[in-house]
Amino acid sequence: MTARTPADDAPDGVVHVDGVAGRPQGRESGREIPEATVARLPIYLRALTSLADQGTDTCSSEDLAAAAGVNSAKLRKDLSYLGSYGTRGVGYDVAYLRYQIAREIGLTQDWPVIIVGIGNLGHALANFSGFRSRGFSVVALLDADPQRHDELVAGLPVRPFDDLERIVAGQGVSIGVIATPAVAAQDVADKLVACGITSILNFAPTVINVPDGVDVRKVDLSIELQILAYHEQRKAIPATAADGGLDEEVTA
Amino acid sequence: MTARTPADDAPDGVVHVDGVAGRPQGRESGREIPEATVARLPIYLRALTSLADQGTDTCSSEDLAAAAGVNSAKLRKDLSYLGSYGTRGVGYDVAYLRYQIAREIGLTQDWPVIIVGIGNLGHALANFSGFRSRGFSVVALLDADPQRHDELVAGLPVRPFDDLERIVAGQGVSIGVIATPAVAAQDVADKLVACGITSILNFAPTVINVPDGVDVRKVDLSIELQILAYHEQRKAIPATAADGGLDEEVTA
DNA sequence: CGGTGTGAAGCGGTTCACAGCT
DNA sequence: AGCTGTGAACCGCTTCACACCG
Repeated sequence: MTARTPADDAPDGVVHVDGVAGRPQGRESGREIPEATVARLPIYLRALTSLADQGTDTCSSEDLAAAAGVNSAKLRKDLSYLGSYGTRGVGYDVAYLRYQIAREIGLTQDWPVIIVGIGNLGHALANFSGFRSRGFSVVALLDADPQRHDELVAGLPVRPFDDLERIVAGQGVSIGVIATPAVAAQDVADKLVACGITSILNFAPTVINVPDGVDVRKVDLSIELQILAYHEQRKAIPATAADGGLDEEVTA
Repeated sequence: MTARTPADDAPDGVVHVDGVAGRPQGRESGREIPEATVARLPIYLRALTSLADQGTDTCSSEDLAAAAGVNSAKLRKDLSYLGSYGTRGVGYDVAYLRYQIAREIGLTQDWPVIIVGIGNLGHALANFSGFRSRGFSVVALLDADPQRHDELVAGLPVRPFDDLERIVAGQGVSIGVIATPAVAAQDVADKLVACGITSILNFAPTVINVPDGVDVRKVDLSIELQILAYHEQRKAIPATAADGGLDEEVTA
């Protein structure tokens, strides 16, 4: 929840088990999963897919953690929020765990997505195969520029932005991607929200404001580079004021 | 530091002031800035640029926080790590603060960057104007596919991957962008590191391993969508097993 | 015995609330 | 009087270490 939602830490009150009591595994329906954990589930999913592809059918938390680039304690803690899907002394069944994570994220269904702003980046996103292969399908491309209309991009015609409402309603779209220039982003976001979109992935280099209940995630290319630059700059300083050590040559 | 660096929380030991004592403002050279703060500095920088463009020359922490999409307490705390660049009872001088942040991030110099993998995404990145305008210049485009060599993208010829070492050494490049397919990413990363690159921005949907001292940041498009899907799925559940409420229809 | 699942400790970041400067 | 700068409380995430189970 990027859009200010400290409100959803509502206590569950009586956690009513949603089936027969004494289930061996699985998680009660309403349990809260920490945001940091949610952000890693897709990584585990990918790692599991990779393991499955190379023929592994069982793995330890250590194995999976290595494949996902985290430490095993964190991995086990994360998985424990979903339920007990491992076997003590053995490990995890790759296919089974993979399914459970996919279900938790909501990838057992297909999510229709629209992309607004078909410039260089919009093109690349429309052609990105990783979306479709992970349960998302790009159902429409929109652009305000009439010159681009009906041009085919990744097999889809670019449509006028005014078609937004019809498309969203007709296809039941709840996720929108903004790949417009910064100046247009807030306006586009407002219209997406007005049409009923409740999740936005924003590539425009600007902060967008949305009402409560709408999630925004942003991907900002130049910010990532700036963060790297900060660290890079510090590396460049000969002996970064660390612990004494070699400051004999300071005056050299 | 994405690449496991709990090692760099080395204590500063004696913090030797780098000039005359009793400076009115400014920060001793070696002070640690929290990673979370570093990640927000580029946002503040952008907000300040935006304020400057619209003619504002002074702003309060409240104003700037609103423009950056954070709360003012966090903003003031963040800025306090840099030094005391505001005036109590007045606020911040936009141009001055902007310069100080830019200097802190290391944007007073220009950073040469190379992009490896000139597919759809690589194209978009090469053409992305936000890099150049923020102190980065793309100095070379590399691709393993001979068919693409010498093709002009954003005014630069695509060069064979084997030219890597010559380019990095010749241009003093320390930041590399990976926009290759996942299978190639680890191999490319290894070669970048071998040539002396110490910061990597990875767009390939895979975990890459690098030695200590090398920073990696990743941008993963489908992971962002998956995180949105998780929250979207939960919104869809009528009354998310919150506090009792309407579970009459459970058996319906 | 081996590896999962988890309470408890530790740590970093956020928020609060106010002292202190202009 | 107003707004910054900051100690202190608070909160959530990570790490540790081990009980527990197959």
